[in-house]
Amino acid sequence: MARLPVYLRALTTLSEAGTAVCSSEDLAAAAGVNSAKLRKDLSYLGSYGTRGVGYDVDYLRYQIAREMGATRDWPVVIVGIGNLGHALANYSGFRSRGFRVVALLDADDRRHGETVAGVVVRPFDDLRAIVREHGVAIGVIATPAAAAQDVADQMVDAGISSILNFAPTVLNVGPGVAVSKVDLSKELQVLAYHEQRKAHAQETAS
Amino acid sequence: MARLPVYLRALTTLSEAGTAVCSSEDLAAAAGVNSAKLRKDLSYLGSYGTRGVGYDVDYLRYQIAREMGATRDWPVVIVGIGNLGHALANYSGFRSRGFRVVALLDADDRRHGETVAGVVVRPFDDLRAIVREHGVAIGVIATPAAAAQDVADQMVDAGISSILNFAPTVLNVGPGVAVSKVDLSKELQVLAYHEQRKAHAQETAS
DNA sequence: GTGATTTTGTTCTCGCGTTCACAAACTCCT
DNA sequence: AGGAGTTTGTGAACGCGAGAACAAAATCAC
Repeated sequence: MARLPVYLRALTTLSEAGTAVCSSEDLAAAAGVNSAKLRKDLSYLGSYGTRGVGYDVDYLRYQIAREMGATRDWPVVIVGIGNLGHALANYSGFRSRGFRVVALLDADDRRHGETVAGVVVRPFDDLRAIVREHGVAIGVIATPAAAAQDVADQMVDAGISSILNFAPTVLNVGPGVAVSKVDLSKELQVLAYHEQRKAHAQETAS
Repeated sequence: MARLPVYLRALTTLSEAGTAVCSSEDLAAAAGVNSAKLRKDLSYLGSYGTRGVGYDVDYLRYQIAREMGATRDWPVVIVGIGNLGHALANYSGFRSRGFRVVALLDADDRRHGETVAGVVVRPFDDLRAIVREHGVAIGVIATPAAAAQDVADQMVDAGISSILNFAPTVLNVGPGVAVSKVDLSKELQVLAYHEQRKAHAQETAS
């Protein structure tokens, strides 16, 4: 489920606050969801709670982390070291959640050799070798839209089976490859849409 | 609707490719959705297509842009100039979609005066004055999680009614304020979850 | 001008996810 | 030990969005 990371984060926050046991109500409030939904999600993983008591924070945290594969280290490749790729390489949230950036790749040979966040930028052609060497399963695309599809194809060809795409394009990949898309400006546009609606509503109301 | 930006982007791509008229099938394929869904979404805005012909690309593009409020300029404030804030300030996708970064704010006074993407970093306390001066309705939070709620409160207090939150926290805001959340590592975690499932499935199959 | 064809706009049905509500189970107090 | 009070886990109803299917409308061929 897509909400597991949210629960995990909420549990970590609770744990750091010194909470040992929490009810589904508490955790649901911290995660921003309905408590029934939370209980159903958790029951899908197994019965890790105790009726009349609640959930052991650390125990549940470990169970969710295990289910999500967050107990192991995931090597990750980032392709495209522009502004976004730079920020992603430096983003501490990846490392703290078990993701290790093993390589930064860029097609522009003027960037090769440059060190970003302790990792050297290498040519895009090294992709296959890096994937094989580190057993990389997850790739991040932070290139311009025009290059994204080609990068994705070569990633799949090299053996990568999960892609996180920041380029504003729809990627066509074969079955068995998971693609997740994040579009930074889309979110802003949705907000602008709501603002527009609000403004329009006020206008017509007057 | 949240899919409007996707349609707009697909239309822009089609327009740049020289397409003057397109069917719902074409546009749906470009946007990566079902054609019936697309037609239903568009019909919600009005009847901008011609039966037997399709949609005029530029006309539809303008109509969607107008509906979304993308025809006007939206002033935006970014709070928190770390790695992420830096990348966001430099991100060209904002400017090209009608968003203008009018101010960069940070609580750390060592950053004040620094210029990022042509905009000077200013103290967080200037928020209220900036919002009033530029008529800012949209704020972006790129601070650490611990500071996010406080920043959000002050944003709302200053008159901002839409917040894009990159900090990994659930924000509590009053009614009438729209919050959109982007969690970069959450997406990676979802992908890792699927990888984990795949690996586990293979294991049990053997 | 009339029929064939294409494509939109809309209605209807289906399925999934969310939420409510309650029984089972555990703890605590007396 | 037994009852009162909590809290989980789950069965059932509700609602919403997605996709299929069809009617209305416009173009094209003859």
